[in-house]
Amino acid sequence: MKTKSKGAKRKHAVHEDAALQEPAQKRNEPLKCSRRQEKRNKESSKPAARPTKLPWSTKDRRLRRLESNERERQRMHKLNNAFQALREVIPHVRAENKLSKIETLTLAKNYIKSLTSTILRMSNGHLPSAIDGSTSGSRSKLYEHYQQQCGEEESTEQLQKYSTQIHSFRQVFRFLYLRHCQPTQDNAELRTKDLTRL
DNA sequence: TAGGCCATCTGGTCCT
DNA sequence: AGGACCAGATGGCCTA
Repeated sequence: MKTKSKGAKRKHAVHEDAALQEPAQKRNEPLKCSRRQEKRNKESSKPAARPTKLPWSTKDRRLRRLESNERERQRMHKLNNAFQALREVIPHVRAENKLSKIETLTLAKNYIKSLTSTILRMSNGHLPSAIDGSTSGSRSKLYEHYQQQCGEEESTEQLQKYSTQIHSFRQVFRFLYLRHCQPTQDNAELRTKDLTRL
């Protein structure tokens, strides 16, 4: 969607030393904390859950807060790296603009559905018995789950069920790989490596 | 200028 | 106890 120059950003990118030395208000920080505090005070007449006397000095609390902020930044960076990795494996047409997070997730979901559909079409009733599931034969559990996923919004329970099929997916991939890729001397080693990864 | 997207801060809760 | 995770708040950047 948009490419951004991140250069001038992060006015909040707190200068840690300054943060340690000055209280938030002095540093002209927004009053969101006190607002939240007000809100909490209004909403609840219950006694505060926290003891009034905290074991940390103001300076220590501030230090711990800064450490938490740093960890949170690192966590978000990792999350963003994961989003970036996902963007790179999703085929899409907007090469010049970065996909937003919501677009990335939506496209990934559609891509998975599309791959699932392709697998089912290619396998065409020749799924391995472990996947086929059963004695009943013709309709695979994979197919049933796929129909469920396409037919309605995902509930948590269904997603959990679906995730348990991951192992089965691996078997499907192995099956299709072996079925459609004829071994040659050239690719034999590569295939072995690929299968190990699956 | 409004609205979308994002990074960061923050405090609460969960988990190990 | 302390770190991870989460969601709300805030403000900057960018585009239509």
